[in-house]
Amino acid sequence: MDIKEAERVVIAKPVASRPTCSSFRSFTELLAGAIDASPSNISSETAVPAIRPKTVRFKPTVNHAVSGLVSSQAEMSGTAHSNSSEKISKSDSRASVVYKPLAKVVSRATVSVLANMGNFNTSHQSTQSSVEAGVLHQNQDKCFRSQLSPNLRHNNPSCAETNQTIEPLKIASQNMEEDPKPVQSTANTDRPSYDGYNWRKYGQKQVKGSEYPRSYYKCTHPNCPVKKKVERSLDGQIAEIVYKGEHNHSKPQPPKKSSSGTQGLGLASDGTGQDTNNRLWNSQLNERNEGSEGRVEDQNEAGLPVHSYQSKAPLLYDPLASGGINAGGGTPDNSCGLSGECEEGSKGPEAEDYEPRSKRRKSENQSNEGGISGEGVPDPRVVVQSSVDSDMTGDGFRWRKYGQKVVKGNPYPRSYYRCTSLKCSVRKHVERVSDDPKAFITTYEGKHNHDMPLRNTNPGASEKDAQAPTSKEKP
DNA sequence: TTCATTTGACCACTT
DNA sequence: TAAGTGGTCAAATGA
Repeated sequence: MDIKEAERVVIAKPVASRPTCSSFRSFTELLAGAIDASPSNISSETAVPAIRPKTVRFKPTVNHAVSGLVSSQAEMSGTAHSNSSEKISKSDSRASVVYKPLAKVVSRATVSVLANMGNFNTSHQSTQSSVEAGVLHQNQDKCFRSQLSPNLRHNNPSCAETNQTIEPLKIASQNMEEDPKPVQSTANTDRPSYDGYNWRKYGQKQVKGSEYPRSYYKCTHPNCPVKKKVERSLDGQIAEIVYKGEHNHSKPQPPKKSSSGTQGLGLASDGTGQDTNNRLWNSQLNERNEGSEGRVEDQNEAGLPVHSYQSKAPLLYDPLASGGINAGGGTPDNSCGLSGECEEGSKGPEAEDYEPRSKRRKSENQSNEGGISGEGVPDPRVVVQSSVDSDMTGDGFRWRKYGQKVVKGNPYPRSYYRCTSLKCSVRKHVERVSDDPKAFITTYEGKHNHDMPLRNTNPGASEKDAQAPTSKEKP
């Protein structure tokens, strides 16, 4: 094992993904640099004490996967390393070192910049994560840089959306996802993720075809049915994050970061700012609460699908190629992220108290089935519809129903659909989750290996059966 | 003592 | 219908 690990380290070492931007500075550094370099308004601001990564010990998690992560992370961060990591490879000390970006006080400008990035990150989390791992690399550099540019803000949607995730995101995500411990040491062990929610790992498994284990996380909020699974690519980067379910609560109040609180999160995004978080968190909730706008907004939160469906961002899917992140998401969800509209609308933070973990398990389990109901129950139809490319199915793809079955724990039958595209193995199933016929959970599985069908192709034909009427097309 | 993580086992779904 | 795979549970472990 060790050997293997070592190998991985080596392999990962190239961390080619790092934006070639320039040197091998850490993201934070780059960011800082960008900010500094950025336009007067920003630069003028207090010389931001650049957010510098502080070294945080990476707790030696026994898990082999971690080791992989460590290496990758280290690489990613390209910075120092922790003691624990020593074992990984002394020679490769650099790689093994893990720096956790701890946020420091920064100017507003910085915050806003980061926030934006964070938004992207969070908002497209699922997409991003997937994307980042695979598709984006090539473009990362370009976009990445552009992102850092002054106009970063929403100007460069294409890049921003698609690429934001890039390195920074990776780092952030990794930290968040795989670096649970260091992240937060609060009494409540819930670990906030860059997506704004707290997750607890409840399982890990080696999946076929993947060198790295897949980790399963549950939202720690009581009764929140949302789960996510994190997969890693060969290089140890987060290759894919799949969210399942819909949060029935608002994002936990992000810690006041005004001071140095952020650091705890260790997220790039976090650090970036509450601003981001708040918005994101809130926005999500809002959307959710409002119930409706649909998927468009979903991903805002990093993948938090507003709708209780499982969204998986296809790695292989090339958003760019397909003309947009939307496609990239593979699922409609992403749409929002793309538009960036998701961020909007935020209701005041809704503070929610967390139940002690101990109780969570059961509640979660129980809630899984029906937890979605209630406020959070999304209208499936909406879900399908609102996506940007809602032509065919609302999610942009065409589906054919191939089965229906009553699954345990749900009195309502589940309908299974598969993408009608040849060679495409993507499937989804839709099931009711409550008496409300509109309360569905749509779960997507697999990755589309093709672009969305052209719009003119009879939309909805197959989809219709699949779900509700869609056809809300965008002008 | 508490709680998160790990991990083997079980269950459900897909083929 | 059986086998394979994925997802979840929950006891054990460690911090």
